[in-house]
Amino acid sequence: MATLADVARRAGVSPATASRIINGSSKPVTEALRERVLAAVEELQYVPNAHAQLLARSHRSAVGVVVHDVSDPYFAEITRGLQRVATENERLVIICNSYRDPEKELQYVELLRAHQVAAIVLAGSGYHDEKFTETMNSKLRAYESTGGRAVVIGRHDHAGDAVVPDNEMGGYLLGAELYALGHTEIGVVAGPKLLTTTTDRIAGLRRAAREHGQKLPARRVAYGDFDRDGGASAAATLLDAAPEITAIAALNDPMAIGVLALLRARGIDVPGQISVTGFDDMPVARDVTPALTTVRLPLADMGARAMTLALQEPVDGREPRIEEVGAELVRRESTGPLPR
Amino acid sequence: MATLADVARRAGVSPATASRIINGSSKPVTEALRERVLAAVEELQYVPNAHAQLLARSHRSAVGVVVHDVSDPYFAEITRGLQRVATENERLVIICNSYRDPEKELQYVELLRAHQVAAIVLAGSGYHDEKFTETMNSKLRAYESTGGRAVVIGRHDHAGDAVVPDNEMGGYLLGAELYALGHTEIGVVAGPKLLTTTTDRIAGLRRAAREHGQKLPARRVAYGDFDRDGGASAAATLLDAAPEITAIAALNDPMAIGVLALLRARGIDVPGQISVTGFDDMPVARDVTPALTTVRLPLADMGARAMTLALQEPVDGREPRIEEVGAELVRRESTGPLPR
DNA sequence: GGATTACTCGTACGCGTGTTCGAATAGTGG
DNA sequence: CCACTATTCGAACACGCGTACGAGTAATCC
Repeated sequence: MATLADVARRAGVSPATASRIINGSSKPVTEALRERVLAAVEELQYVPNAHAQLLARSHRSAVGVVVHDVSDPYFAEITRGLQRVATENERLVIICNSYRDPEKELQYVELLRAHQVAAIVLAGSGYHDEKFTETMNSKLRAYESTGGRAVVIGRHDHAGDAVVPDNEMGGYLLGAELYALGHTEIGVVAGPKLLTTTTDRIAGLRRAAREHGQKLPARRVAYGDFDRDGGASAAATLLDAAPEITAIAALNDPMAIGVLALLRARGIDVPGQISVTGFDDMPVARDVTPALTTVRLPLADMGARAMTLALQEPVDGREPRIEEVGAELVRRESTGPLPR
Repeated sequence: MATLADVARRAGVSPATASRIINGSSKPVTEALRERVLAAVEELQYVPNAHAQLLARSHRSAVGVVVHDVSDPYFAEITRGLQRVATENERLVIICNSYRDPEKELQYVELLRAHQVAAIVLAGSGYHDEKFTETMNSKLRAYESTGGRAVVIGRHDHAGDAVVPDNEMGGYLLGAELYALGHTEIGVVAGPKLLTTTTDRIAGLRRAAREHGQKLPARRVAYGDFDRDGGASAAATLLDAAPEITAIAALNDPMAIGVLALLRARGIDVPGQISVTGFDDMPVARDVTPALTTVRLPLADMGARAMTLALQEPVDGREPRIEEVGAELVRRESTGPLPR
C-alpha cells in the first residue's frame, strides 16, 4: 500500500510538502511541486490512510448509527433520513445492526466510540430491562463527557437529546377509531413484550378503551416478532384464544400484513368480518389489499432531525433537547363498521 | 478521552502491561496487576482508540459495502445476507449508499480504501459508461494489488470475483410465460437505461420474443426510476404510447407495484384486462393484490456468498471466481391468459 | 551459597499522517 | 552590492497503540 512517504520520495519532495498539497493546506506551495506530487499520487494510486489521518488530527468526522435491523423498512426509512443529513454535512455514516440484542447494542456503542465517531445515534425501541438501561446510560454519559454526541430515537430512558415518536398517542388514535366504528372486542397483535415501543402503543390502545368504557384484557393481546411472520402467528394465536374479536390492531405494518395474509388464508373477509389496523404507515401499507388503516410516523424526518441534533455542537449545561414527533391517523380500507 | 497511558498510570503499571491485559495477549501477567488494570479501565470508561490500534497492528478487520440504496428492499435483502456472514466472522460492516451516482461510488471506494477495510463489496447494477467502468476497474485493481479483496454483485465488467444473478434468464422466463399465455403485445416498464440490470433483463425478454416469433419494439418500452413511482409514471407513458398492450413486464417489483396502483386507479382489471409481472420476488410481492407473478432472485443468499468470497484469502494467480445465481419463475395471480 | 533459568514487566520504537518551527532561498529596496 | 523581508520547504515531533527486546527479580538446581 502506497504511503505518503512513497509519494514524497517519488515526487522528490518532503512528506510535509506532499501532505500540504494533498490536503489543500492553506500554506502556499509552488505550482511545479504541486503537479509533480499530484502526478505521483495518480501513478501510485495513493489513498491516504484514514486511520493515520484521524490519529494525527484528532478530528472526528464519521457518525455511528445503531439500529435494530436496517433491512426492516421501519429502520430503512429512518436511516434514509439520517443518511441524507449526514451526506449534506459530508459525514460518513457507520451503520450497525443490533438485531434487537441488547448485548450487541452495548458492544456496538463501544466499537463506535473506539472508532472515534463524532456522534452516536441509537435508533429503535428501548428495552424493559433496568440493568441494561443503566449500563447503556453510563456508557453514553462517558462518551458524552469526552465530547461525543449521543442522540436516541424513540427511547425515553436516556437523559440526553432524543427524538421521540408519540407511540402512545398513535395507539390511542387507532383505538379511538376502532371504538368509534362500533367495535368493542378488539384484539392486539403486539411486538416483543420487552420493547417499550410495544408497551407504549398498547398503553394508547388501553387509554382509548377506558374512554369508551371498554377493557383490553391480556387474553386479547398476542405477542410475536415485529415482522410479517410474527404477525401471522400471533393472529392465529389470537383467533384461537379470543374468537369473539371483530378487530385486530397490529402494532406495526409488517405484522398487520401478516395478519391480513392469515385472515385471507382462513377465508375471513377484511373489513367485512374483521377490521385490521397497522402502525407506522410504511410505503407498503398503500399497496396491500385492503389498503391498511394505520398511523403515520414521519420516519425519514425523525432520522433527519436526529442527525441534525447529533451534528450540533454540544453546549455545556444546556437542557437535553427532546423533540416530540406526532402521530397521524391514516384511514384506508382495512377498517369498517362493526358487522351485525 | 481516556488513553492507554492514563489507564496505565492509574493502575501503576506500564502501558505495555495494560495493553497486554486489555487485548488478552498471550504473554503472562500477574493476577493482581490484571485486576488493578481492569478496575482502572472500568473507572475511566476506557475504550481503546480503534484508529491507533489499526495503525499499530496494520490489521484490517472491517469490510466495506457500497450499495445503491440500503432502504431499497432489493439492497436491504442483499445487505442482510452480507451482514449475516460478516457478523459470523466478527467483522464490522461499513455501508455506503451511492444513490446510483457513479461519481459517489468512486468516492466511496476511495474512502473505504482509506479506512483500510479488508474487503470491498460493490452491490448493484453496472453502468453503461465506458469511462466510469474503466476508472472503477483501475481503482479496484490498485486496491487488490495491495492485498485488498474486491467482490462485485451483479456487474460483469469487473475482472475479479463476482456474484452474478442471471438477469437475462429471468427476463426470458417472464417473457416465455407471457407469450405462452397467448399475449403478443407486451409492454415493458423498465428501470434506468444506463443500468446493465435494465438492459440484461430486456435482453431476456427480447430472446423470448424472438423464440415466439414476436418483436419488442422500442415504442413499447418505457423507462423510469427503479421504484414505485417510477413504475407508475412509466406505465402511464406506456398506456398512452401503446394502448394495444395486454401485458406489462415491470423490471422490478416496486415498479410492478406502481403499475398495479396506476391500473387500479384507471379501473383496469389485472389480470382480466392486462397481465403484470414483477422481478426479484421481494417479500411484498405476495401481499399486493393481485399477488405478483415475478422472478425470484435469492438476494440474501447472494449477499452471503459475496461476503464469503470477500473474506477468503486472496490467492495469487487464481482465476477470478464467478458465481452464477439462477432465476426462478414464481407464478401468482397477476398474470392470466390473453383476454378475448 | 552461587549461578543459571524462568518468568514478568518496562523501555523504546514503529505505524502513516498533520503540523510547528526553523532554515534556506529569492526578491526587493536602498 | 548589501540588508532585510517575504516566501517556501524540510526536519522533527506528536497522535495512541502494539510489540520486540531487554532488564530485573524470584525460583531452582547443583
